[in-house]
Amino acid sequence: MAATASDGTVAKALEVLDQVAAYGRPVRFSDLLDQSPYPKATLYRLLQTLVGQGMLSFDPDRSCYALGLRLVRLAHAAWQQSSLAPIARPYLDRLSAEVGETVHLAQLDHAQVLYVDKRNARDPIPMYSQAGKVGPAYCTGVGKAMLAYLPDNTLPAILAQQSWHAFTPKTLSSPEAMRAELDAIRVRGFAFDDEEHEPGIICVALPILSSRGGVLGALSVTSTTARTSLQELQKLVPTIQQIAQTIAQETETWRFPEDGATPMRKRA
Amino acid sequence: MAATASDGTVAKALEVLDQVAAYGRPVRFSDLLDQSPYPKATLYRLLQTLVGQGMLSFDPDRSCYALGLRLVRLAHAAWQQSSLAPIARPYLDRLSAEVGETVHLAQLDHAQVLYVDKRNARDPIPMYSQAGKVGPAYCTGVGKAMLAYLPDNTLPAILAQQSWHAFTPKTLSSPEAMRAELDAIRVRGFAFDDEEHEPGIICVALPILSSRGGVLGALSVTSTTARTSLQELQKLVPTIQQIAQTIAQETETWRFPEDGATPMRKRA
DNA sequence: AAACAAGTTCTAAATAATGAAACCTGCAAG
DNA sequence: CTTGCAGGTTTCATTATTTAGAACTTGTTT
Repeated sequence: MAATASDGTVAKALEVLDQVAAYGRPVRFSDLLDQSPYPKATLYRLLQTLVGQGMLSFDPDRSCYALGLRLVRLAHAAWQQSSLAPIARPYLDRLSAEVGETVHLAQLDHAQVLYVDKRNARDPIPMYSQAGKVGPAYCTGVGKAMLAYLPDNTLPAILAQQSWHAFTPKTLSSPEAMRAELDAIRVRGFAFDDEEHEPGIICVALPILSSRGGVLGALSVTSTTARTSLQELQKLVPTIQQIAQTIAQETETWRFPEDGATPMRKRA
Repeated sequence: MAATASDGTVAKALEVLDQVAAYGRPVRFSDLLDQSPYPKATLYRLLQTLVGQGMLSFDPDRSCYALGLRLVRLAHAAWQQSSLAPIARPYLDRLSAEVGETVHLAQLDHAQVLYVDKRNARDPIPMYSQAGKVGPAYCTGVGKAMLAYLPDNTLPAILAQQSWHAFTPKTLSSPEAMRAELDAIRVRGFAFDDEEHEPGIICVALPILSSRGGVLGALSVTSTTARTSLQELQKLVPTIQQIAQTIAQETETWRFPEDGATPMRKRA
């Protein structure tokens, strides 16, 4: 059940892939070996396979492994066929143009926030988030907006997985504090991030909910305390709300092209 | 040696992953089964493993498989640790701001062009390319710019893998025509795309070359025949050239942080 | 109600993964 | 030089996983 279960060879290979990813830079064989539970020969063969498959690349000059381009190809396909991101894209463009501030689209992945798309502010501000990056759920606007609408039976498990690290003095760093906050969010209908993750960074966030109340993702508009305030940002809620609803509707409506039509005979 | 070699279990699993990716939309089990060389039970288990690993997601309502979010996470890491893309990023921003037209950064992946980053024109034009997408090498500006500087011994293999499909009347669709074109590009120092891939779309492209002449990637500025001409675009060459060189230098200079320093003891 | 199609589980047999140990390097110290 | 050594690669008998035929469920069509 755990991710590190001895599921099979594929799991081991993917574990190695994650390890390389975690390094964040090209790695030599022995670096990996030190951290690996597998013996030399096994690790070696796993790496060979991954390189052979284009999931890793190997630089013979520096004898270093790095993540391969096949991943980028696959991820592009993943993004495209996810039901949310491609549909939301034009609306993000519109929202971005309208408000001129940083706009995020995020989904929940395991217990974390995955930023699936982003538009920079007209006058960009440096910050943590990036499309494809994951962030904490308990101290980001999008994260809290999604947590607030999770079904009661899944919420505890998710909360249990948060690190509750206090990034800033304002970070809510306990499940209890969070439950109160989530109640407030449900009453309000949207979430704030009041410098809970990065000092000076604030945002308003709204969940994207399916008609049956399921959490599809979240939208946020982010700025800085230097430029604006939560009061100001709150004025954008109706606009964001409107867009979140449109995206939700379209996501539910849009069945993939052809679906009942002649299912296209295979093999002539 | 071929990609479909019976390399092992990992290869099979990845093949299935590609298959799902190729569908471009959620797939049902039997759709995959029809196209799969594996028997029911085998395919079934492979899918289970991939879902368990988060490489695929499974929607029980529609009983459909789709690519999973773990891929997006991995790909982000891949992009970040590739030596080219993160370094080039600020320069793309600058180039984009300066010229106001669509800007591409591409690398060669197998025999194809992989767009690793992109900036839209101030007034965006609809076109094929997208970050993460692959495209043909023989009929795009970035593709030809890179082909022109490939070492003689690898070029033939790459050319042999092109489809030579004539997307437009202007597409160069034979290795012979291409060799002449590549000679011209080397003399000129940059490549054009004169509506060879999409009608009405033109561009100038320059390779990003390492100090030893290796092809690291390519940069292009793209527009439409309605808006400008190749003559006009050509005026941008010095600007692009300059940026391509800067990127190349920085890529070569930038060794990852710490490298000779105390290699950070593992395991206390 | 019967037939069917899609999806799931079981199993012995086949196959692929494993890892200890031996083997290459090239380099640095004696 | 030549010895020792660390990083990397290969071998091979052993072991564990994967395989795929067939039987079984379940839900849907005629």
